[in-house]
Amino acid sequence: MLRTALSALLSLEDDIDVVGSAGDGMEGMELTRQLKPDVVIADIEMPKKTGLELANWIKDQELATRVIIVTTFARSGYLRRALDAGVSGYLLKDSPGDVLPNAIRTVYNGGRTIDPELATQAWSESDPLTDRERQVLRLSTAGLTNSQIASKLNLNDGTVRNYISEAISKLNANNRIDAARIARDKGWL
Amino acid sequence: MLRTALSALLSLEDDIDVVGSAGDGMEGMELTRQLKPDVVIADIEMPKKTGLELANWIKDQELATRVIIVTTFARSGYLRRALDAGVSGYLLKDSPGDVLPNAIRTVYNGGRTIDPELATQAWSESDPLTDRERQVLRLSTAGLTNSQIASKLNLNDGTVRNYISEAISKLNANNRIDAARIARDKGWL
DNA sequence: CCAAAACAATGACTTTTGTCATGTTCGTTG
DNA sequence: CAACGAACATGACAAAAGTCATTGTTTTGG
Repeated sequence: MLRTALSALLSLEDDIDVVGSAGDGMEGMELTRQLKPDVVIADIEMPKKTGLELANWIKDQELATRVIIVTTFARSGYLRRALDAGVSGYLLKDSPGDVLPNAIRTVYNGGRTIDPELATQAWSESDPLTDRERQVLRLSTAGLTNSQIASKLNLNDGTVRNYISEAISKLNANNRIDAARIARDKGWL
Repeated sequence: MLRTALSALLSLEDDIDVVGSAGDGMEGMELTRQLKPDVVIADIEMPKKTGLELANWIKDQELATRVIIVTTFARSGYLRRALDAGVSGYLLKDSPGDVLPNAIRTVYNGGRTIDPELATQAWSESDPLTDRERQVLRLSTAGLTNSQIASKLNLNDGTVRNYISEAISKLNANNRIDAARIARDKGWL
């Protein structure tokens, strides 16, 4: 529905043509290859392939297509990963209606458009967690106990405790719940 | 942005007129009073006033205006509360693009449109939590400890433990995290 | 009005978490 | 090769979380 609505919005601009529309990331890749559009608008969290995977694929293929991410998530971690994937724009869905058409024009002319709020905070903090810490923290948010996590990862009960403890102190959190919340908010999970 | 896009989409239909557009729930109430539209489209989670509050207000004012909720959240609890608030439609944002215009027509003619998937599951389960249990659970997701929650609510430490314990057992959860997750998924939080 | 619920508290008890110190192994990098 | 940091493990201890039984006081619906 949103995709259709966004298409409708962009069709109203007479210097912008909507050449295609895809239901998931995989379709997005197919269509991009076939249509070679000037600009691709993608969300991050999509079925099949994420917007970040799509952007990386476009970068690897060395296509002239530029990518603008339009998403709900104001997470600096996402923005960072998006920039690593070579995207030209990163906008939030709750920005005003005229932002997207203007962003498309800017990007088409070789510029960049990053949501100003995010741009500032993104450069400051980076993910302090190791892979294991992240993994354990993610499982703990599903409501698993230490020993359940341990057996799922073939680890020792105490090892899991150590990782969670490390994560809690790295993130200045009160407990695992708090740690998971903080990490999620920053887009590190 | 989404609001603008949705307006654009609906403008393309020639039997539908978009008479107004509001940035938050409060504005939505103002505009509804002024314009007395046939149908109001609202999200649930909005700044200032939620879509449910808006729907309730419209019901209380005994306006002829019908309400369609369009939201991301496939939670049976939300649907239930929406129906209590007398809404005529409940759609998910990820349904196909032509669903909304059709829903508007149906609702305008006195009908109802509820997302079929949700409609089935909604009637089965109802929220077993009491107000206090819900409240305590909500605070625990912010990473607060029992005693922090207790002092915030002017309750005893053990009382908070009891409520959480009750919630955990009512929801068949492993622990508070699990309980909060389950409740959130059902829209009970 | 009466009976259920909801709300609130206490105490005793078990289990789970969280912290710390300490040690091993194994890649990476200077 | 030595140093380093990651991953993994143990054990011991303190602090929270979770369970249960019991006992009251308010609300509230039939």
